[in-house]
Amino acid sequence: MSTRKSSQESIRHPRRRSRDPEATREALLRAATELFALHGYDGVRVDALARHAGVNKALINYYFGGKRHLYRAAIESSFRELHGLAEELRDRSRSPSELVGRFIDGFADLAQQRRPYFPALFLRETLSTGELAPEAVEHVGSILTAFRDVLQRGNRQGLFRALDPAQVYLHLVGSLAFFFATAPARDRLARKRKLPVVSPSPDDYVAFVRDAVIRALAAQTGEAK
Amino acid sequence: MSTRKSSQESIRHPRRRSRDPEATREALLRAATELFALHGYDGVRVDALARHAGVNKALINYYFGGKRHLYRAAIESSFRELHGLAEELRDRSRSPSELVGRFIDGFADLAQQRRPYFPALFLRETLSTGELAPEAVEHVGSILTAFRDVLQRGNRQGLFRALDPAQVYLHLVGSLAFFFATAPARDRLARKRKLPVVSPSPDDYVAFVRDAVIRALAAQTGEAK
DNA sequence: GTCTATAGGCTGATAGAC
DNA sequence: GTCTATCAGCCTATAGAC
Repeated sequence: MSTRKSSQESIRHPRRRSRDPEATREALLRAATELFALHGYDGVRVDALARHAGVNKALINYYFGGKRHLYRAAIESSFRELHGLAEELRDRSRSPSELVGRFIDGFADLAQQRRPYFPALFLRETLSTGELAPEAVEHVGSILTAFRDVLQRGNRQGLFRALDPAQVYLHLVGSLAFFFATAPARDRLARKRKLPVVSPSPDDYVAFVRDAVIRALAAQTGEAK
Repeated sequence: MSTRKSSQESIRHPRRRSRDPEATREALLRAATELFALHGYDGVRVDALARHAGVNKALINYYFGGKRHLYRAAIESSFRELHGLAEELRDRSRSPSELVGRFIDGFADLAQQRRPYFPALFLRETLSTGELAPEAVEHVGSILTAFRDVLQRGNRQGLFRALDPAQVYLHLVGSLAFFFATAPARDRLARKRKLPVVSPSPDDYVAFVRDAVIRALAAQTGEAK
């Protein structure tokens, strides 16, 4: 009994190097983005966060000042990626149809490559009943403005019907965010053959959405192309 | 100090009538549906559940056997409503286009009238990383089968293009679920004028989605009408 | 069936050694 | 900067009175 205890006590976790605080911060932010996206704010324990980041849990307080602040940081960092999408929409050298198509591709690329946890994090944050982070709202607003301008330009050029940009935006983003955020659950079900259809591939789905949105916008058949 | 204490101790909550256990059960189920939809499973405390239902918290265990079981009951009860949507899709006396339109209206009606917390509950459950409730999967599967048949019939009749029914279904349900689940947050932002556009009304949005989906399905312009 | 009181475990945060 | 030890509060579940 006492033998066992003393042998356990002799186990010392190797103390991490004090250098490279930026790496510690990054690791925590990365772990937070993933875990909060997967389980939601209340579903994540600070112990899990620290373990997942390979870092001592006291460092969450040291670097971020607590679980809540770490969550906000993850939200901010993720929504900041939306900035690039808004920028692209402002490229006046491209046709409105092309810009809409590129926006859809850009969102899909974000969801598949750069920020695989963004759709789920985005959905959970939007579902949340508290106040949305102001930075998040700002980025969304900037996209909405640019998107509206593209649709108006398309309409002035006779390519697009006069539609409510907010409706088109919600339709498009809702469809894509839902698709990517629920992909893991859907694939799990499909693998177990619990569904009567096959789960669409991301590329096929994105192509379909692109086509559907262009059709919805088109003033006449083929014209928005 | 002691005076205050004794006066507090004298407060007795009126004991609820023992009769009508069904009402107690119902109240708990109702509160569970609402609170779990708003805050997620981990975000709800059993005290809040009981208080919201106007019931003693020990009754959660008495009637449902614990928080987890109450959650499952709320999920089951909500997803059961999907049954009616699947039924409607099987009505062969209506045209495929009409059935798709009615399905969209049916979903919107569910979200606005009968089950206002369904979209959020549905999204949260689908985002969840654990196993989805088997009953929920079954109802979704039944809708998917019926939906696929409608699209196939439309295609055979030369009205619809040959599209992947799973893609169309995800597009449509994702868009609608997202719209209704995020409506509270969106309206809150719109009220504070934090957004550069107006928040679309549910009816307008549903009409837009109906139009967009019919356009996406149509073999040729106007033909799917 | 309903209620109170409480057990027993977990959680986020921090003091202080290194 | 990193780590251990620990606290105070909170949370679900239940025993037992009514």
